[in-house]
Amino acid sequence: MAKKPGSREDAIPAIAEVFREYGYEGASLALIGARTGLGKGSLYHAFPGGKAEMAEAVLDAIGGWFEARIYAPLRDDPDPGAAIRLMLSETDAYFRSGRRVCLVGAFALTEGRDGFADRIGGYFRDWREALAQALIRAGRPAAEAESLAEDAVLAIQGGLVLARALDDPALFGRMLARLEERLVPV
Amino acid sequence: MAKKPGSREDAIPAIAEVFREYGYEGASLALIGARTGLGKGSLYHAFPGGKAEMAEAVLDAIGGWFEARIYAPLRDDPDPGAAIRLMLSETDAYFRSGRRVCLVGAFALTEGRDGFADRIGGYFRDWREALAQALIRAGRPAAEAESLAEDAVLAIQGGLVLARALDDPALFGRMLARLEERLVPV
DNA sequence: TCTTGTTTGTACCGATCGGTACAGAACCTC
DNA sequence: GAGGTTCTGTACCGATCGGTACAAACAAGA
Repeated sequence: MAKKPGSREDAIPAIAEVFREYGYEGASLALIGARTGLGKGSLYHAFPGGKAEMAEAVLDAIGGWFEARIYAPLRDDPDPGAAIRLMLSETDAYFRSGRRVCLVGAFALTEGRDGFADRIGGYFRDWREALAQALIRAGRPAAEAESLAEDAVLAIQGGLVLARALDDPALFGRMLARLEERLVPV
Repeated sequence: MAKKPGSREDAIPAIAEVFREYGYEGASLALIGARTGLGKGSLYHAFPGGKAEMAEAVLDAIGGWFEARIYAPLRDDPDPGAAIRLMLSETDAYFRSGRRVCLVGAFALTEGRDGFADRIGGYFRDWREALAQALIRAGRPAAEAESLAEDAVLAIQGGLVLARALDDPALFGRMLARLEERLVPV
């Protein structure tokens, strides 16, 4: 029989970081190999589809993380206000207070309509819809909730762009604070 | 003496479009040559610094366009409300109602701290400051104007990310409409 | 027309790209 | 141990990368 060391699962976060820093094109197999400590043999054994499969695995892992930690509470938490505040703090933590870039957003901007489009679209669609649902449960009219949810998701992405462009991570925290005022007014 | 055909200036918009579509890494000289109709000889004659100089020229051209069409009116127009509305309509036109991506934002996300960082930072800094100034001239308290300006610039970037990710250009128009309500309330 | 400088296409460079082939190491089950 | 499977390091592949060299084509002034 076989041995199943988690080499694939272990490698994914490291690969994600390489994609985050260099983009899809810029992330060479040499770089990925160095960062994961895996040779080409191992890499292609774990990801037979090569670089594209690595990117898919990374996107899936990110989607899973957000689903479990952010979207599910937004949909299910009996206290929608608490779920929204949790979203804001988890978002702050995930993006290292603006010091980390959103790989999904970066892929959205630079990658052509490869096989990634559905995963990229799903990530943002799920986020927007889960947040809108929480806002509705918090008593907002549906139309307002949907606008607000769209504004929030978009602001987070824009905040990451600006924080990086201006080399000013604190900008991200300022943006989250203003977002909290709009989403869960006291 | 020499002949000075505008081959450099003529090429810049085409090069910009290639960078926009493929990113810096993805934009190969072969692609740029095909799109501009220029051979390597002409390309390297016009841009002795190669790809990096092309990117700098493109960023400078974009910066110049925004300065002339958007930032200057925000600073100088005697009617700040009109300047802000002009900013929104020019922005909508420039980004083709969400169908075009912001090259500066894309570079900010993917490019390491190359020689582009100052141009990228300057683009967003100038925008934020010019808009804040217009808001102050429109009667807003300074602190509120600065927050609002930051939110606006960031929302535009986020709107472009989301419009592209969801393949929904109309999202960009919705975002601009909401932005107008916040920036120039009736 | 001759001269002088600029603008181009083409061929070429070494490096690196993503990906494949494959033999041997490591491992698990009898 | 033996046998079978999974891993992994290394060598290699053709293609393409950004960039250079250079000579023919061109334009402009004399």
